[in-house]
Order: sequence, then C-alpha cells, then structure tokens
Amino acid sequence: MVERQKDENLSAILKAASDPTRRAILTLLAQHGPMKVTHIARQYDQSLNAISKHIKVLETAGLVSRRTEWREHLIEVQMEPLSAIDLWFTQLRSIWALRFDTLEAALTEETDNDN
Amino acid sequence: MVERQKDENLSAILKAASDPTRRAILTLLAQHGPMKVTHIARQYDQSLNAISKHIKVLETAGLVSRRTEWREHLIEVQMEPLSAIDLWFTQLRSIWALRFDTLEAALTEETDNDN
DNA sequence: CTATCAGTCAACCATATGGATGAATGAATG
DNA sequence: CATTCATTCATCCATATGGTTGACTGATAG
Repeated sequence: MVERQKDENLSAILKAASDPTRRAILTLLAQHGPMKVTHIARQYDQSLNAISKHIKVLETAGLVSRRTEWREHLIEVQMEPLSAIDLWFTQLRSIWALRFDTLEAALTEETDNDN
Repeated sequence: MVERQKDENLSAILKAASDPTRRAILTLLAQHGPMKVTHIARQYDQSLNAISKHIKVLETAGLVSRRTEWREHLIEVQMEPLSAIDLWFTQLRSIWALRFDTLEAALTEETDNDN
C-alpha cells in the first residue's frame, strides 16, 4: 500500500530535520532563497563535503530541490513535504482526543470497569 | 543560552519521532492510554529489551512519562513537547513567507524607481 | 525455599551517521 | 596547455543506533 511508503517518507523527513546543521540550512534557504552549495557551505565551519552530504540528505527527504546549472547547483527549500510532519502530529492528537471522548462517554455511562 | 537548550530538545524530539516503531508506540499510547512496558512490548515482535530502549529514548525526549508503581512502570504519552516541532515549522514557514514579502516589496520599489 | 514476574542493565554485533581528507570532472579562462 | 572553479565521489574514522541475548533485582505466590 501507499501507507508504508508514506511512513518511510515521514521517517526520512523527521530524521533529516533532526540534525541541527540541516535545520540551520533549511532556515538559511528559507530566508535567502535558492543558494549555491558553496555559498551555503561558507556559512558553517564544516567542510564543503560535509555540507554537500547534508544537502543530499535533505534532498532525498524532499526538503530541498536542486536546479543544476552546469557546475553550479542551486538549492532551494521545499516547504510542502514538511507538512507531512504536521499531518502526523494532527492525526496523533486526534487519536488522543478521541480517547478522551470515549473515556468521558464511558464514565457518564458508568457501566464497564475492567483493569 | 536557552536557545541552545531548545535546539537540542528539538533535535531529540525529532530524532525520537523519526523511528517507525517509536511512532507506533506513541500512537498505541495515544489510543490506549497509559500502558505497562510489557503490555506495549507484546504488541510488537521485538524483544522486551528493544521496546524498553525505545521507551527510554521517548522518555528522554519528553514524549512519554513514566509512573513507576513498584515493578510496574506505567508509560503515558505526552503530547505537549511535540508542539515544539509545530513551533519550529511555523517559524520556518514565517521566515519563508517574510522573504516573499520583502521580495515583493523590492520588486514594486524597483518598478517604481528604475528605468 | 524456590519459582515467577516486570523491568532494567550490561555486553555484544552489524549497520548508519557525521565528519574529514584527497581524488576526479570538465567547462572556462589565462 | 595549465589553472581555476563548483561539486560530487571514494575512503576512512569514530561514534551512535537498533537489535539481540543473558544476567540481576526484589516482592510475592506456591
């Protein structure tokens, strides 16, 4: 099913976002707009290669896109996939809320009790 | 500063949430309410120890709390810390939106002033 | 007294991750 | 032709992660 796929995507997105450097890159891109890899790398005191790898992780997760203009790669943040996190959170919260409704109903009915 | 602390928290939360098994545990707890470790473990075909470790990760991230009643540990989901993710996302999005405003402003100004 | 039970702790293992360094690529420029 | 430039690829390294199995703990049931 698509479910499994979605779950893997979500894992990738969350994992990609769980690194401080990568979050910083996303923020940077959000404020600066599309940037070259070198330009991004210059902002941090990590090697260009390290940044290049981080970008690839973000790209695999769909959090950034790459427009390659010969040797210059323009990296751009992609907000949309991040909403998968939002969706998951909302779902979880509604499951949680639902439980309270049921609990409340059970309490008012005062019928069952099995621990 | 507190900023650094918050950032580390966020990293921990996102990383904790990035594992499918751990997300499943959160969902389970959200619908069932507080559960014993053994009870949780019985739902998955991983060893009790593996689940115990997952729970500890969730606990460190603040995503679940533990009420120890002698040898029985009651694990309960904590929704509140998850909103840190929401907050981050919202901030990122607003930074992003801001850039568009500025860009738009710059463009209108440019058309006013130039040529 | 011994077995049982709920959990953690302690090793151990394979693989993933984040980082560094040193190629290699291939157009453009001198 | 040699250099420069922007990036990735290939290694290599240390540490983190997810999992397993096997003690250990300490009250209670038999």
